[in-house]
Amino acid sequence: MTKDGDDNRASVPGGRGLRADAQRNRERVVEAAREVFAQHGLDASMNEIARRAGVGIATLLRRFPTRDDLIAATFAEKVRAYSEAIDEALADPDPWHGFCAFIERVCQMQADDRGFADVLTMTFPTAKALEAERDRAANALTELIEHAKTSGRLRRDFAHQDVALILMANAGVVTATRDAAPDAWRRLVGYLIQSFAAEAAQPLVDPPTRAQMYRALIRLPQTPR
Amino acid sequence: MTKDGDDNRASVPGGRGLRADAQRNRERVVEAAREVFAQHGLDASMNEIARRAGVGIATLLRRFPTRDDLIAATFAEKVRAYSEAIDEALADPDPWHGFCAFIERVCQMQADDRGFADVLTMTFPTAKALEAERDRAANALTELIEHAKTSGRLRRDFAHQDVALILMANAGVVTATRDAAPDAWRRLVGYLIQSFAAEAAQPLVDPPTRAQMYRALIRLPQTPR
DNA sequence: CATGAAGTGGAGCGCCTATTCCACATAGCG
DNA sequence: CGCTATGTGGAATAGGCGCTCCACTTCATG
Repeated sequence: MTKDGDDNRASVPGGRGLRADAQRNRERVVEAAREVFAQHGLDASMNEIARRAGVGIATLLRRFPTRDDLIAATFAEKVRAYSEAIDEALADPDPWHGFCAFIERVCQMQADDRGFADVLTMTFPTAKALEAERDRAANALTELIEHAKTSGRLRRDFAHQDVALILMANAGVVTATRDAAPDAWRRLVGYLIQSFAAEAAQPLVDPPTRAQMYRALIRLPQTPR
Repeated sequence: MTKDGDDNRASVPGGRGLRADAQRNRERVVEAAREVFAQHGLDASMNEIARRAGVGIATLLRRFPTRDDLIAATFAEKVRAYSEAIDEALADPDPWHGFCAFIERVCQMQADDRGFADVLTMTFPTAKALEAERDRAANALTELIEHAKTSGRLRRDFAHQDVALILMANAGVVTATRDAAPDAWRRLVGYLIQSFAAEAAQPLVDPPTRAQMYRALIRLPQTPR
């Protein structure tokens, strides 16, 4: 399962170059973090993650000095999957179908992973790799939207920022209903997609600017006191 | 501004029957709670509320033994305003216009008050008065929806539960964008309302059941570990 | 205006975080 | 095999929270 061929010593982000046992521990931590973040969200206790991983807190903290470091390592894969979902949508011969399928898919990902739902609605300026992938995804997304508009099925006033809006709205529904009504979000997304169809388009207030949305995404994980 | 005429001694929920100074302190606490909850949400620190009110923690805790008690006292007025907004919507000669205006108004209330946004997306079984008013509101809401459907403008498959869904979605947008893009929620609500129009109606997945939504509303303020 | 009831605030407790530090263990090279 | 850089875990620290307890203050009544 290890995808890195070279194992020369160097502090590469991925953790290559660690002593074999340290490398093993690192992976156990990330694995534990995946579970715990998925269940409890990004503000889960570091202690619990260490406990679940079967390592001391010090070990966790040494490998991931800040929470953001751990988050970045934990969700790198999923952010990649997110980004690939856009590529797949772009490959769909029917751009509108691709667009709708993408929206549903990413909302499903939010529903499945509480931590990931948060990751999608914030940025982590310190986590370079994560943000790079996100930028890549953002560009592909712009293209996807453009295609869907050109096909005539997506309303022309749909804005890139609206996608972030969907994710935030979906996150709200998902966090509230995860236990009691795990499919409730489908209803919301169903409504939204219908209103994105060009046929249904009625005048709308302007979207928030991109700059505004970007700033909205930088709020801290646990909203500040 | 005091709306209670009698001041006989009795432990009435409102706090009538307290010694004059105690009554004064009680009001300062509620006032402080209003501000702090609005800014920081329902899981704000009790200490901070006491500090802001200029009273000791003990005083706060004696008057409001549980957080829910304080929440109930703090938001009683706003829940009443919410319930009255439905009545006003019902009084609108154009039921569809009344319905839309109501949705926008309550979402605006969420945008204005972070604590209230939470109050609308949970129930407080212990806070009888609050819940009674909510039940009253729920009934009026059913009626409003029925009128709007009868007028032919609201799609027939719109469910009572969808309103809660809107509030949850809006809460998600509002908590994420409050600082950076305070009007972003209008865009979401704009989309949603368009999809509620009968003309635009396309088949939709079933809504969550009422029982499901009710259970979703009972989750704890700070989602449990 | 005196007195007892009512009300007060802060110190203290227990529990939970995150973060630092250091004596000890071990992988893996020579 | 033996030695050392590398890595480890838990104790210790510091700070936050809700909540309790009690010596003190203040109200308002006769």
